Amino acid sequence: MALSDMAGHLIRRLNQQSTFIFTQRTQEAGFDLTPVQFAALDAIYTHPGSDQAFIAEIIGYDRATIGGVMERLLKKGWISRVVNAQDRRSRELSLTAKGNKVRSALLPIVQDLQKEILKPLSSEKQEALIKLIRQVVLSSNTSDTNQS
Amino acid sequence: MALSDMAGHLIRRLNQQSTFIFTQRTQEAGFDLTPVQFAALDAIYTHPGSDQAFIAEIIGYDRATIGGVMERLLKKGWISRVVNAQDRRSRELSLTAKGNKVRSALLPIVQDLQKEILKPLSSEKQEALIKLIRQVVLSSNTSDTNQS
DNA sequence: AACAAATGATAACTATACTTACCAATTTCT
DNA sequence: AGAAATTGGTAAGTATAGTTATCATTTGTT
Repeated sequence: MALSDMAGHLIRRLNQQSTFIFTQRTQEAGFDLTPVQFAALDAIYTHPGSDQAFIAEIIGYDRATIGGVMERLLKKGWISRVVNAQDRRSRELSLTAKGNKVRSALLPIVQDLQKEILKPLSSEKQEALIKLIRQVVLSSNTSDTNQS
Repeated sequence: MALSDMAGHLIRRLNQQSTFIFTQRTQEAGFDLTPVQFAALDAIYTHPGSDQAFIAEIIGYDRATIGGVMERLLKKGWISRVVNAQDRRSRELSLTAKGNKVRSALLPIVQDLQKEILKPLSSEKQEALIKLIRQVVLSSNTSDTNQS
């Protein structure tokens, strides 16, 4: 089997292309952020007051990496980080007014660019691909041995 | 649309899982390398005497990133890098005997682990997924607007 | 109450992955 | 032949993405 036909290699290339389109489209719209920063922003919007560990878990992230992401979001003034009164180890995350505005402005752009990532496929095939990937990602989370 | 249903986010998570399985399985076999290092090793094996820019192009890589990868492969003694006599800007890459041995030993392991990446899917669905991803990756290369 | 275990977060380290800028060598153009 | 453009490669900088180690705080056990 050739390298170019291996799942892992194809997945890496697909991710490269996907990231590229994200960066391109959001920059065109006047924003400067990475896919992970948007994911974090959205997760904090959906779960305000959560701590870093929980946000990391939601978006499938390492605890060590999320710290740096949060720092960059803080520096941009998009989130606030307050030490929890009950548990002084943890920090409660929430969006600032500015962060909320940025997320709202970005949402339609990000949703739009999803189609572009899979542009070479018909909408039926796009749906099929997303469904298959979701199945892999979700069932690997629960780490069972089911096949379907 | 929720973040967890967006193509870009799913692709990123899939790539994370894929990389994790690669690292795990190759480490169990006693090797210490990254997916990209294997891709480079394989590309040099297939195209001995090529320069860095060409190897980068084959595996879908940035010119700036490939330099670091090559340095690590050099340090491991798996490749050799010789200045081209005709064009003294470029360096000809080839596998050392050790590099050849490592690649041969790794190949069946890497091929095996591909199935594991897509383990949650039946073999038919695995094939379908790979076919769809390949279509996206390849036609984005040629950057046309075809849909099929 | 005292000690052990678990948890939230950071620090240090390594390896992608990209950008821009730059250097050196080679081609191309005129 | 000489200037301009191209090409191969590196350097510096930023941002993931992970590992292991460490610290502080909290929780659980006895």
